[in-house]
Amino acid sequence: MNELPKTYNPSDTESKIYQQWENDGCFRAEPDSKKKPYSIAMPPPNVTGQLHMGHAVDNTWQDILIRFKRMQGYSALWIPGTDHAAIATEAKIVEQMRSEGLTKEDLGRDKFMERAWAWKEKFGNRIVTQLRTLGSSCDWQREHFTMDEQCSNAVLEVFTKLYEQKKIYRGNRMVNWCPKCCTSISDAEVEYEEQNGHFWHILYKVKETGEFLEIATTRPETMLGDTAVAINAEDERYKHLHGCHAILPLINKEIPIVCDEHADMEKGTGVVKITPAHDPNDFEVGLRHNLPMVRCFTYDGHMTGADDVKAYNELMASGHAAEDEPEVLDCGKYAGMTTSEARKAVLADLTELGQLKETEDLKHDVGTCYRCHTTIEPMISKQWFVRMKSLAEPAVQAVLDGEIKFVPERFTKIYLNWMKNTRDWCISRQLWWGHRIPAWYCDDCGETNVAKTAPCKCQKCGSTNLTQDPDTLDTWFSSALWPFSILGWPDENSEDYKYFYPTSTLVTGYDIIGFWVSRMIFSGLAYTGKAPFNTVVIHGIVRDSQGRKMSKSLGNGIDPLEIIDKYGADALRFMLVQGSSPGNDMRFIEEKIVNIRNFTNKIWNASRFLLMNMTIDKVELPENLFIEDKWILSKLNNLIKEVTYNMEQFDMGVAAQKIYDFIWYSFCDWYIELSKIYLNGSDEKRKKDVENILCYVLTESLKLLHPFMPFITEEIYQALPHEKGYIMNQSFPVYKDELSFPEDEKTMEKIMDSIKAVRENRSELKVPNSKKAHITIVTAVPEMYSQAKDFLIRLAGASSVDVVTDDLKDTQGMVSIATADAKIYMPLAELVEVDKEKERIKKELQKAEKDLEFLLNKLNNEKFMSKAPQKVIDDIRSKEQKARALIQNLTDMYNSL
RNA sequence: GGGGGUAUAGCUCAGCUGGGAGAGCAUCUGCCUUACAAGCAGAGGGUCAUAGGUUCGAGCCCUAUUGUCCCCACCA
Repeated sequence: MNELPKTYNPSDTESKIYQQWENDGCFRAEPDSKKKPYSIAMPPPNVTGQLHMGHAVDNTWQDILIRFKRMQGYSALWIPGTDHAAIATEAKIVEQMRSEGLTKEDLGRDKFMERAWAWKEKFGNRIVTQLRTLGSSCDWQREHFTMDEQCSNAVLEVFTKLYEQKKIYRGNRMVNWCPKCCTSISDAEVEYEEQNGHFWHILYKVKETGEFLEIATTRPETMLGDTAVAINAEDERYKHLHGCHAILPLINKEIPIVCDEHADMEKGTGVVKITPAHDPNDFEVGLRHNLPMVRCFTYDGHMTGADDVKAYNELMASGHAAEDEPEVLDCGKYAGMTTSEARKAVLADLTELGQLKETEDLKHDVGTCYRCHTTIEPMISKQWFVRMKSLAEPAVQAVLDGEIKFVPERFTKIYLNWMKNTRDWCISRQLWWGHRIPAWYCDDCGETNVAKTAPCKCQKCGSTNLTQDPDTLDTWFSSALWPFSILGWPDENSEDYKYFYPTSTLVTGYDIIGFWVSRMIFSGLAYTGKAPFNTVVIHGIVRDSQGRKMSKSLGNGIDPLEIIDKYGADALRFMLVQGSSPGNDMRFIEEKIVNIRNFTNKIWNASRFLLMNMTIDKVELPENLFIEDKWILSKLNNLIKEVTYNMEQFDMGVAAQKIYDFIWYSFCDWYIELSKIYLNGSDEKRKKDVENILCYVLTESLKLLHPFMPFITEEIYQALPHEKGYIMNQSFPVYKDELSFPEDEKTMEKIMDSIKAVRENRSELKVPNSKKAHITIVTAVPEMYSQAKDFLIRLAGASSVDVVTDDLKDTQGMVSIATADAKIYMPLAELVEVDKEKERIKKELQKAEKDLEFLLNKLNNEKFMSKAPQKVIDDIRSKEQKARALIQNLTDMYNSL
């Protein structure tokens, strides 16, 4: 590090350092009875995904926490892993196959799975490599995958257990069906998008009276599956129709008119068509009135036809069909059309019949698939469900009891709202990539056999003709078990599980509270008896510079890897937390990261400066401390206290900002500058002392900064005199009483004020830096300013300094500067005009008097004096003293001119 | 239809438990002062959305209003 370049180049060091850490097992954590456990389960990214800004924020937060806790002496374990991401991955593979002209069915299940695993092997490493470039200090030896053996075991355990407890069931129910992905999805996976649609008013003839009922619908193609028309029992307009029938147009089918609360008298005409097989509300109505359920869509988004009816009939004839199997309609001329084609055709035919009364424009929310954004078709379909009620209750309670805490707290409400309103969870997916449902159906008696491994014979009839359920489980089913499955559960005696579970902190974005956080909570409580983590830290999402969500379709995504390449991982990490607060979104602004890059460079150069002057090989704080030493050490000490507190409160942004300010504005701008006095001086003892202090302060600052900027801090630490080992394994700095010097801090700040005042005046008068001036300080506390002579020479353009107690007799041609404790004079006759000088001092005087007035107002306020805390009053008093002294000094100066 | 976030300097945002408003960028001025021009020293710039309230004291707490963003909800 002797011939360091002037600018820090992160790409040279980052990969090298990461390699060293990993090779030396620095990320490894073991159960250790001498230490307290701290653990984080990484939200597993999609196995074939690529690192994006969301991952970057998420993992930066986690790495900061884990490094912080590790340095604090915890046995800190961060378990990484990846998620099989069923729909997303399967869609990619299917797409790849399509380019080869193949379909899933062409390949068959086994061959498809081979391909899928190959795909996983090929791309699965990409994301974990990318996580490394970010500096993530996770224990890679414990890396997991949601479909690995350990996680799959947990899935089987939970499924079979829930089945035994009857908390899982299979049935024909209304589900959200994605016709493109050809699978059911859960309620949580439906995204509503506002779309421009229409309201079509269709006329249904009443058989008994011959009148026409006007019925509005947004989905006319579903009318083929109508099995009733509903009116409200209270509706006076239709009382005469109770018990009557309507004739379904197009297919001239007679359907009953039923009275149901679902028909809202206030809305539209008060008459609703009922399609139990294709609408969630109508499904409920159908159950209440025991209406037939007639399915008229195929599962791939077409109208049903003769073939579908034939298949239905065969199923019914087999004797194994469920009682609630919905009927299938032959849609006749519409059969085989896509639903949107059918819509057009139906509308055209209705128009021709004169039964389409009106078409109205309408904006409404349409459910779409969260993966492919295809419009969701509600369908009756036979699926597996988890009964949520009994699982949700403890999950609500645990949060209400404070067993699990959300940061920021407001997300508690969002969570509770989700958990309280959740409906049964549809967990089966018509996909192949995932955990196959461990249920085998008996071909002979129809019995469902649920077991962890394939049973040899039917438990009911003993038949060996068993067929496994073709479906797989929702990805989130395995994710829900993540915090304990990766620690060895269901083996409750596993060392990791015993020591590290429950995990400590979960870090994630607010967008998956419903998908994931809630499900982990109820799962953890139900299966392990414990909340899976005690704190949930929610961060916002990173938006583009215009505040838009980053998305593929907008093409406004910013690749974290490119940013790392350009500015370094440290800069990216720091930028992602500094100036942001938990739960709030942030914008990615390039200028901001440039600033942080400059900050890394600042640190680099400060270190370079130290090393250039370094003659010591170990650091020891000297006995004899000067005022500026005490100042910087005391400031550092306070910083340690505050940063620790902020980090424990998860206020990483505040902590980062404080470290930044200290390093740049206290250490670099002041202490290093002052140290040059001694480093260039002749006092060898003092020189060594200052080297020690410089090195001490820098090292401690680096430790504070390390969780945020792991690479540069390690790189510099290695070059500085240090104990053996890595900075990442050092203890986090702690507050030390013996390094607290509040009085000296104040004194030093007074001296600094005088320096600033001189600089300010020189700057206003445009005195060039090269022009030095003799400075005379008139003060009642000469011993204080005597220590500052060299400071003024170094930092305030002084050629020499006199400190005196008696006022100058003649201040002609002098620039006069006042602070509360001193009058400072600089002979700069050629630059000074008496009038202007008087004017300037007068202005300052007025300002000081206004200040005093403000303070006196408070001190004269009896209520303030009686109610304000003593500390505040003392503070105001001392400010009053200061203001009075300043006014006195200014007045003296004014008068002497 | 419910719920929540947010509103602070020209721009992007901090402001921790209420005690005389901060940073970065941008602008202006002066400096290549031997760690750093990715830098140094200074300056200008804010009735902290509006109206009430609580308090000795409000950017912060309460109420209402407005703008904006998000989440949830079966609206045919």
